[in-house]
Amino acid sequence: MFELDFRSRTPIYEQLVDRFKELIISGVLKPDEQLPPVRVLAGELTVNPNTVQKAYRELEHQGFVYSVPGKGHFVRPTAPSDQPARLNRLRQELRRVVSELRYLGMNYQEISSIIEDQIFDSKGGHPQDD
Amino acid sequence: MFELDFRSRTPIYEQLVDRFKELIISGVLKPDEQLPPVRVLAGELTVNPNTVQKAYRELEHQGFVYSVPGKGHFVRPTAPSDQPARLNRLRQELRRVVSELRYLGMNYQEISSIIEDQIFDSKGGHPQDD
Amino acid sequence: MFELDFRSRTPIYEQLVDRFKELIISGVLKPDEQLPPVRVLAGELTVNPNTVQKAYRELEHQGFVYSVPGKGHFVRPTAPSDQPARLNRLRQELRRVVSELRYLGMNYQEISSIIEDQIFDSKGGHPQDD
Amino acid sequence: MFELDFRSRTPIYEQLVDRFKELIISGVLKPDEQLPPVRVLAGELTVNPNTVQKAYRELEHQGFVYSVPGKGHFVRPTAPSDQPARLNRLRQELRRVVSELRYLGMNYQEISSIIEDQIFDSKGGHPQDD
DNA sequence: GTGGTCTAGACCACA
DNA sequence: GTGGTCTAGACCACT
Repeated sequence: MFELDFRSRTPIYEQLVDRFKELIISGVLKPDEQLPPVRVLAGELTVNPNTVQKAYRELEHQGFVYSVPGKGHFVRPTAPSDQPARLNRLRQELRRVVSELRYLGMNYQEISSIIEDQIFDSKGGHPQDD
Repeated sequence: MFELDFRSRTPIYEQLVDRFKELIISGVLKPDEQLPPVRVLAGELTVNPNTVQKAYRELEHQGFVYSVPGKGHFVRPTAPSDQPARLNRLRQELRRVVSELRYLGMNYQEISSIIEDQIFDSKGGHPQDD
Repeated sequence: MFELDFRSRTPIYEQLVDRFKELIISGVLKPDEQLPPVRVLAGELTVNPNTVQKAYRELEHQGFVYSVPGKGHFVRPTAPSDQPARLNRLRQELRRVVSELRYLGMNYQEISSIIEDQIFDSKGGHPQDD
Repeated sequence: MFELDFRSRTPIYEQLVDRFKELIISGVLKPDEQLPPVRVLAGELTVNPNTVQKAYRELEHQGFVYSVPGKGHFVRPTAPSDQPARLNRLRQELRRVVSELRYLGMNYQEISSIIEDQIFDSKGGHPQDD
């Protein structure tokens, strides 16, 4: 379920954040569904509970989940919006990645197909307006 | 010219690496053009020369510049190629960014146009065959 | 264990890199085995931690080790491959060394036996198919 | 004749030393033949005379040429011998290079053929006892 | 004057 | 306690 790469130089908690974001975006985790309790998940992944805690806090900060004290963490039903700062950062990142891929020899065709695949896949979970 | 964010969690030397990669990819820095001397740039940015040195060394490792001791650092004329590992990492990153942009409400049209702009712009500097 | 030559013109960090490469190639350091922590090794060798850090970073760049922040540096289990540039450099170096040995009077027999020994020894650690 | 790589990180004077050693070993430069005068060579290569001077001094130090004050530098007719220190260093280097080539996937066959080619080529110039 | 190396010492992030 | 970053400042090699 969670394929953590302990060898990776990206911190564990960040891998968790990314993974959960994927699950939420793709619709595997439904709106208002509860995330695994911190201790449970920590136990299953054999990581420090603090690490999971930190991941959940970050998800909350980014607007993907909300927390109910004493209850747990839950998937926020509506996609976070009106986050111009984050959007700008992502736009910037998109430009950076594309231009570097381009520079390293990948052609427009390949880049486009990756993007289309990505969008197509995510459509299954969260249908969105286009 | 170089807008460093000293508060950012991404290291200064990495910000420098990213910025220089943009400048090289976009063709603002021409092949074999000299980069600012380590001490000079360090002075202008009010960072330690070691930090700039580290950035230049990283650029060298990634194949974007070459260094001639006693002379300076220069833009490598040919783009690095045959770097499957780096390509994979970038592909992965592309997927992540696209899916998150999608989730935050950006539609396919907008994403596509960003990519096309990016590819079009980069063509001015480093023409590439497709 | 580590015989550093502080008078040598080859930098300390590079001597460390070479030594570790030998240890990894010969199989003395097993896959996923941890390297000595930066500070510890620095202490034992009475060099600055930054110097060891630099060596480890270089080994990482060359694909011999991986680093997990907060955990340590570890031997990468799979040998780096697809590095045509490095292979060419080594081929060139091999030619240079052989021709100079030849000139200084060493005959074919001796050179061959060194090579066979070397290949035989390395087989013990990292078995390879031919 | 002299293909200097000003981009290389190996110093110019060292490239000169290596190149002259090749020429002497391969017999292109005959015993007692005069090397190009410092200023002439410097002019042709558009490098600083000091750089050529330094290369010649190094060649002298390594026993490949001798200098006649006021006359110039000449190829030493007999190969330098009884240099156990240098021999050991080269032996060591040979082992290092071979084991790394081996580790990077080159097989015994390829390595052997490189060595045989090298020895065969150098035979034309300086016939030696085997 | 250029890059390269090294030291000493500090602070932060992560587990 | 681990690696990672950064500063300040010194010294060397090369041109």
